[in-house]
Amino acid sequence: MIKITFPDGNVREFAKGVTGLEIAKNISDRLAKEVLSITVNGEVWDLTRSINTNASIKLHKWDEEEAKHAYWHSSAHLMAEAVEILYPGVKLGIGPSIENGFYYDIDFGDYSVSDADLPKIESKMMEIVKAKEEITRKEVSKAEALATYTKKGDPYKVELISDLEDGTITFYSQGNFTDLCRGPHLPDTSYIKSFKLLSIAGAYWRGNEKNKQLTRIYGISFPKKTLLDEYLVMLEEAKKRDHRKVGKELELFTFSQKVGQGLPLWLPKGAQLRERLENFLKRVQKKYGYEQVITPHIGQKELYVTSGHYAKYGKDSFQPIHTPAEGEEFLLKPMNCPHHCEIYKHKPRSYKDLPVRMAEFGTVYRYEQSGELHGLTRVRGFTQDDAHIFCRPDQLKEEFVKVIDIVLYIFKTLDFKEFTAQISLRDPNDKDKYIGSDENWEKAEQAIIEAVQEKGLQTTTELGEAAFYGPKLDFMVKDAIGRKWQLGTIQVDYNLPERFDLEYIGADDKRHRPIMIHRAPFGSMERFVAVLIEHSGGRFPLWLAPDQAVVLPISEKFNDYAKKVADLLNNYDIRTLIDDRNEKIGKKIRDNELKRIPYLLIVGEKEATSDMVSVRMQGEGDKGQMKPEEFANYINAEVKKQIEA
RNA sequence: GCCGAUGUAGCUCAGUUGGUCAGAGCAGCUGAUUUGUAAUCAGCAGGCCGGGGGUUCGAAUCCCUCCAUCGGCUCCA
Repeated sequence: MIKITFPDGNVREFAKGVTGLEIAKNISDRLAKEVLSITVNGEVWDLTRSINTNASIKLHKWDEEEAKHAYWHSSAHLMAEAVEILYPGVKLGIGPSIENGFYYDIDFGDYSVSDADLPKIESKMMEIVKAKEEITRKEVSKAEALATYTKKGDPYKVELISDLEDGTITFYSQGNFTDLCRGPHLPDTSYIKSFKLLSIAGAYWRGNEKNKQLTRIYGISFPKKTLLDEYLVMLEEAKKRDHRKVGKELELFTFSQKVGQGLPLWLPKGAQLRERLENFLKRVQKKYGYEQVITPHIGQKELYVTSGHYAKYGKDSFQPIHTPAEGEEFLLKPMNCPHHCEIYKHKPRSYKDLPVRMAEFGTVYRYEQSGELHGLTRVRGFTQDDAHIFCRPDQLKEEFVKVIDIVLYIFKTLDFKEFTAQISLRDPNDKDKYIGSDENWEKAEQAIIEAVQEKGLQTTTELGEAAFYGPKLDFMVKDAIGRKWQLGTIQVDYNLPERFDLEYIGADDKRHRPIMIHRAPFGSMERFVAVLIEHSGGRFPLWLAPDQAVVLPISEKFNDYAKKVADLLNNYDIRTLIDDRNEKIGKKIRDNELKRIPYLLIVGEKEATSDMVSVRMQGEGDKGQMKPEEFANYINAEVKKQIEA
């Protein structure tokens, strides 16, 4: 007998070799039906794997990650089995579970596969589900594993196995399908009730573009059809918030093939929105002691040779601009920092002058790969809410912390609750990718870690994600369909001050090197607005909305009164339009609701005679009547509340 | 850049196997209506069917190529 300890501390005895499924059944049949995986002494196992020693366990149902991952992992195998049957001779890469669903990377050889094949694969998967194939685990030696896949002729699995330690290798089988896999998996294929293959895409083997590109099929599965339906509806809903769609509907921005791909054109409403965000940040930064500067869009090539950007990105950038003068070359600026370094240098600096905080909404141009461009989130010309802080070593942490404060304040004001903070450090195994001394890197990384600890900020740490000149703290937010985008960024840089030979005179009357902090709380105006659109679905907070109110006369007879109301409100600095089209009120309401204007003010006979407006709030309907002045005061109070939040 | 898909009026989309297939709704313009909380009615105008080649008696439709967009991969100073 062995002792099994449950999460609540209860201990019960079972026969040696008992499985998770048997334990669940012992508790209740219902639990046995719902349980999907089990944690045994901290490791997630298959429900059918025998437990041979005393153990602490926890059974996992669908609502837990451990269950979902087993479920989706088995779904990936299910798909792979179907693919092997339908396309004999294909070679399998990897097929993991992911945050939402699963994928499998497959080398289809000579088959040409497209979305049109997905339904066929789905039907075959359904057959396998109905066949209720048992999923079994087998431990194999490395030699045995290698032999199996060498014989099968699957170079990808052979490569994977070569990197594994002997004694840790397992195969999972179902029907005639066997896969190298760590597991865990579901007991049999019939567990996978409802699934859909979502998309097909190329993916380089092991994520390296020098390797062969395999075909990746993404899918999702659920234990109930209703869950799948809900998920698909949710995806559809999310697509409605896509900033590219909303941006077009609300006339915020556009692109022109003639101007060039990845070069956004801000339409009047979008420009207003962006300007408001910029002014907001300028006000905040002023409080924090920043000074605005302005620099040109180009700079001599030599500037970027000095900064190191040319060596790193020169070949893959917009190429230099030549002038009639022999040998003269300018680059579109990909960064503002070199220009700012030159501003720093324009006069001698004393330790008493530091920190110098230089801010600029600087437009930069980067030649992003064409396949990378994506609405406003990834573009070739964009404006950073950039600033560079030049400080003494003893000021570094405090300055860093203050920048975190700005970022958090902005996120709070804009109601971004779900963001993640990521510390990006360099990859210690690949130091050639970076410039600067080990000592400086260590100091910089330490400064970030300490600042984050001081703020008690929840962070993740990624090795190898640092910029080539320094480590950074990034703030990431998800878009409507769950893709992560980096917004705010704070970077410590010991490198540029050295390259530009920046100095200050210390209290000791000696020359010292300042440290630079690069920071952009929004990241770029383009990307920030994109994410803001997706979070709000275009229903911007009152203080940001391009138009805050629209007056809707019931008929043309009341256009004069409507005009009077609109003028009054505009005098109160409330951005007010009139919809005096010759249309019925229902139509005007509908159209202006679709434009996401926060307040609709309806005026007709009743209002005109009593000097009132009927207030209708976006999405919430009729709010009753009030005096125009009363409405104006209410709106202004709301706006004030929002910005001071 | 790579893999796959898509590209028809400002927008959203129809156009069966190549042969009145250049269409609809919305938006726009004109007129009628003068309207009470999410679409009033009628008329008009609007497209080199992404660009360029080709196959064919004939191409929005088939083929090639380029461009752009979308989903991923890679990249992201």
